[in-house]
Amino acid sequence: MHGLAGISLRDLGQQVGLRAQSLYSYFPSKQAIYDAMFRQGYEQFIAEAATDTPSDNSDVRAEALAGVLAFFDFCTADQARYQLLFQRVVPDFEPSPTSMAVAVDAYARTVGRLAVVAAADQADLDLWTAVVTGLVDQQWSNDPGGTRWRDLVPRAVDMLLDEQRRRRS
Amino acid sequence: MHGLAGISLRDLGQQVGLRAQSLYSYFPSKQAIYDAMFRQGYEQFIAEAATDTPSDNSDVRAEALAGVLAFFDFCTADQARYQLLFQRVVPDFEPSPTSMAVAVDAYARTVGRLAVVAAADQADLDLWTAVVTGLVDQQWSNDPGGTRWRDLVPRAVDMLLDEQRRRRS
DNA sequence: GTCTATATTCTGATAGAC
DNA sequence: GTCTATCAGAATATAGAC
Repeated sequence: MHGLAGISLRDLGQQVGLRAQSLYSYFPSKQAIYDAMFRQGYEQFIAEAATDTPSDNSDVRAEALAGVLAFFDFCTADQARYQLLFQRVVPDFEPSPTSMAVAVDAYARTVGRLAVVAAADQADLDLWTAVVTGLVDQQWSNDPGGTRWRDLVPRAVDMLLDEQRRRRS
Repeated sequence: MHGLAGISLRDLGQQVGLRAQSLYSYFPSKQAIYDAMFRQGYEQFIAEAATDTPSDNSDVRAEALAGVLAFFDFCTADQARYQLLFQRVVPDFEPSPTSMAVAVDAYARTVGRLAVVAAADQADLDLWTAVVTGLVDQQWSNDPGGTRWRDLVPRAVDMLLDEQRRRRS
């Protein structure tokens, strides 16, 4: 299977050079492993966003484009991570409150950044997330490793910015 | 598990009032069941698209909106079908040539309809598919059964049409 | 701290009674 | 045509040797 949902503890142990049973010295259950990966993924996301160029509002378009491209590349760098963090394909996995807090924090930071350059209300934001994750999903589904949908990111950002500018006037 | 990937033959048999073993009177393997569902799904898709109002080009915007809404509702009506037809979450499933031909036919029809009202080249089409499937995915992931992203479809269609009109001038 | 051995449960699939 | 009985393998997880 391609994707995170079909990875067994045997597979996972093999990738780290251990037998499946040895993983229980580090985690009490498979769900706990998912939870640690979930939390670590959002911590990576926050850490990576922090290295982006700070906002000085000089060029809204360039800033939005850079932010979306960074997010796109983060999502397409690791399919298992993307599925765990942003899709819902892992069987019966529910993040712990601690890990969920990290995810909420990451989401709030992203919303805050996007509010500066573009999105005003929840509907605006929902449209942005749909377009950007739609591009990511198509890239994974139909051209993994390529740039067919990544190349459309500038067009999509312009489209979204134009739509919102037109909407305010 | 939510979704198609985790459904066993026992689950599937129970939903149709049979034991898992009895399914083998109708299908030689689980993959064959997936294949039949895949083909039937695309046949439903083609049949439903055929009932839509024919294109007379009188109102491009209304026509595009109706088409996208119909597609959106088709995708959000049945999660298992959506995952099987448009996502890639089923373990090791590869459609048979016969079923794949139905899918290719359905795709060609959709492209043909969209070409009339909007998309001109492959990149245009890719942008449409990314936006529409992005809306569907967000609806399933974050508001299943609701209309939070469905309500954004008119905005998205206008946005795409405007972007393409502006691009041609 | 990692291993072997094992328990338990679930999976897809087959054989054969009726 | 659907059932019961059963198989072989893989899944998560535990116990205990070293």
